[in-house]
Amino acid sequence: MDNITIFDVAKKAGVSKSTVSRVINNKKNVNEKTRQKILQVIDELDFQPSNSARSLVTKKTRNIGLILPDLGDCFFAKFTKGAEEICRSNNYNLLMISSYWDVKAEQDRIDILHNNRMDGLLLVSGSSISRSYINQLENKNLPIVVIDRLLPNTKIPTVNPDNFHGAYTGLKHLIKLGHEKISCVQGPGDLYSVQERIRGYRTAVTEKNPHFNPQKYIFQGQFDRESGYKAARKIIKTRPRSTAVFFTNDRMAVGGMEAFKEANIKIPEDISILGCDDLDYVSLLSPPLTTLEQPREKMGQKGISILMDIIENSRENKKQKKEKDWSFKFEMKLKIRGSTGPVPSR
Amino acid sequence: MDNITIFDVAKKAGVSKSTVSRVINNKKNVNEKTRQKILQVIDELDFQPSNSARSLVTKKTRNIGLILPDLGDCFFAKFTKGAEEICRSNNYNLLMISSYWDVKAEQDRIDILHNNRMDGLLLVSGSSISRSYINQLENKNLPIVVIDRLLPNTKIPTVNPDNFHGAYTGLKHLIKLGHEKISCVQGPGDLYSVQERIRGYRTAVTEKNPHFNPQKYIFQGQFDRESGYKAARKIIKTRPRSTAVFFTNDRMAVGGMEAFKEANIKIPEDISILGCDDLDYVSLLSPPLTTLEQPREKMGQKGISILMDIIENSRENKKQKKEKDWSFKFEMKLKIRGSTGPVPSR
DNA sequence: AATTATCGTGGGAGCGCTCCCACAACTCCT
DNA sequence: AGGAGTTGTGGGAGCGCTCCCACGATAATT
Repeated sequence: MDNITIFDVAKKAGVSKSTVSRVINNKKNVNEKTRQKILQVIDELDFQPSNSARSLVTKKTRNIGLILPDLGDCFFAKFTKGAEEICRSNNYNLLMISSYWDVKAEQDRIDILHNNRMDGLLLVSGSSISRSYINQLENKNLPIVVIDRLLPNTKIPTVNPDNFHGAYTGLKHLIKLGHEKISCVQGPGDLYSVQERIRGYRTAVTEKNPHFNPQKYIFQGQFDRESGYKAARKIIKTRPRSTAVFFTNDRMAVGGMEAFKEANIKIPEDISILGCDDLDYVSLLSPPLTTLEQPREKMGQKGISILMDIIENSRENKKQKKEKDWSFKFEMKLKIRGSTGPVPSR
Repeated sequence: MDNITIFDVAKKAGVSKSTVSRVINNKKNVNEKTRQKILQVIDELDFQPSNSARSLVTKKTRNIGLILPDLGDCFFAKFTKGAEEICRSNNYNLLMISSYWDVKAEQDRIDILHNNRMDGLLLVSGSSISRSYINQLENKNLPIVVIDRLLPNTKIPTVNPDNFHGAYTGLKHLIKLGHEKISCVQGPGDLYSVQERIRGYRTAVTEKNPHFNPQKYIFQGQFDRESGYKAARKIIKTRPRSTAVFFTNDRMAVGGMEAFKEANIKIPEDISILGCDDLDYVSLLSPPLTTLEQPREKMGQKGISILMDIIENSRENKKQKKEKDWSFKFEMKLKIRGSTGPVPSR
């Protein structure tokens, strides 16, 4: 069946395997006529060079690994999509694997993929990354790009949304609507993205109003719906109650909205809600959620592009190894929808 | 760096590469002491056998390809997740690729993966599959399992939800609530799943009421939100208006709900809505959507399990090649939520 | 005209493994 | 005691490719 090898092509075309190899690898020093002839034979025989044999000698597999916390999660699916697109157009394969939010599992997965001789890894980490972990990654001698995390003092490229400016912009919108007592529900505090969003919040709310103490208005959440609901319950009990809440992700915002509805607090008449992420469906809620869009698909694309650059680059000129500082930020766009409105006139 | 080969292990352990090979492949006829010694050396050297070299001789890559219409779509992400789980636990890698709902692209992708020497393919097809296409698949000499499509007269295993009984059950629920004039919004008519759901609808609504003419109550949709909205607009104009609508997927149901809300028709007081699929978020809508759950994650798992069976089986005994009829149906569970209620008392 | 560079090509080694066969050393029957 | 099995081991071929080197034929340079 699939036994047509470079040899069969060579024989049928009346040349040596070396010449065929030159043709399939687009090398020069091949007579144009010979090239055409070989191309024709390749087509006739439907010849496909064996990846295994190729990789065995070149040490390149043209496989990229993608690790993310949960393949089934809509939030991550967008990264996946963007990543796959770029891989496909560069003739790379994309291999995916879930880490289930577990640092240990994540490291296992990295090893698995490394052992499977991936050419590079795109890591969407489910947790904060420790210094020792970073070192480990750096020592693997394997191109890695990390999405949605900040890695201080490292040459590992990262791709992030501009969480600070995003949050800042969102908060400015609320402030412009007249809100002053704005609460904030934060996610897991060890996450870089959360820290930046909180910083954006703090900066915006204290800018014109230095007497405002954000500390009193920050509530703890865990990025899931349940914790958003609970935080909202707390906010409801707090006096004086806020007129707006910034949830540091959409999932919590959804939980929060449920709590407010339950308590018969009208959105946005009594309270404005600002989310973050722009999940697929939040525009379908009632009211549709105002939120900050994270360009996840583009981030996935960018991650792979960087990886390609590194791989191709190290292939070309191993000597110079110009380790650029590759660290990208993507703008978060404010999507104004129905969940935010003017501050209630008391 | 990664240059430790089976030879290095052999040398350090004082045996031949053959013996090491036997150990890493769990073959018998190896002295227990030698095995232990080799295992220890493997560990010390952190030796990982090269997949490329292995595949080159065994013709097996331990890679499975997954083709689906859109990696970024929540609906499909669940299949992905289930598939990856089983692959992982069997030490197979999962390679994913989007076909973007295009039959031509789908076939291209199949070729790509075939050429990349996948051991098997899981295909979540974005469209109906023609006879010639099926023949093509069968001739590829490549284990393939198809999800969410019926392939008549073929040995290609399929995994499907039980669309007929699902729809039937859902409709029975509406009927029990007193509804008689129940409309139905169908999706692309060439899809097997749609045909079955419609069949379930027809069976249920005519069972006790032979005078009911379902044909007048079936509206065309395209599985997207927009077409659900449009279909609902038509239903609103129709006299006498239905008291319940079965949308053959959730996306259309969402669009429909928007149209009804806009027209000030209350759900479920004035009209009951039944969806199909149970997308992640439909329980968050107002009111939460009653729908039929499709166990997509389990279907993904099952698909891969079948694939594993076929692969392992053809590996073991090529002679008998017992082509079982592998065709699985999964129950669709009715999720009763807020969008369905008793028929309005006029 | 003699030397050197360039082009087009073939041959061979080697990538790291698996798998078949050979062979020695035992054990076990009759 | 002698043939037949069993167990443990090593050696060699070969999987399908790439890449280096050699070599003849032209073309360009002095």
